[in-house]
Amino acid sequence: MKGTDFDQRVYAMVGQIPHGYLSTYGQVADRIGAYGCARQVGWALRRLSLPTLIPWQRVVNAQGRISMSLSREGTDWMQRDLLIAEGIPVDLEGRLPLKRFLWSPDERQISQMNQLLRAL
DNA sequence: CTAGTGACGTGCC
DNA sequence: GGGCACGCCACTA
Repeated sequence: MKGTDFDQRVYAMVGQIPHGYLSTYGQVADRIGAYGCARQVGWALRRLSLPTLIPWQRVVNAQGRISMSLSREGTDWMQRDLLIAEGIPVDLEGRLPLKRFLWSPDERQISQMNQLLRAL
């Protein structure tokens, strides 16, 4: 799988996450057939040019936290604001109730997902 | 080319 | 709960 292809798969996947729901880097990796490549999902999201229609803010780490980093140059705090605006409480450490908002796609969403991936 | 770093996850202590 | 090692691999120096 080449790099741009990987990015497009990530974006297709993330684009499926409904408003007010969350997913994790690892889940996104799994669902595009790249088990173990959570870190690369982070890089793909970093390559997005903001603003974008892709709901990148809905992807957090498996520990239920926003990945805070100076290297993100403020996009981490932007992520916090966007999630709060979607009704998800986030504390000042970036912690959030992941289990309550974790998204699991239904049958329809899975088939649409497969269709999007096939179209690449 | 090599080494270090990092929007990560799992396993183990 | 915290910390560390390792696997993953793009990117940078």
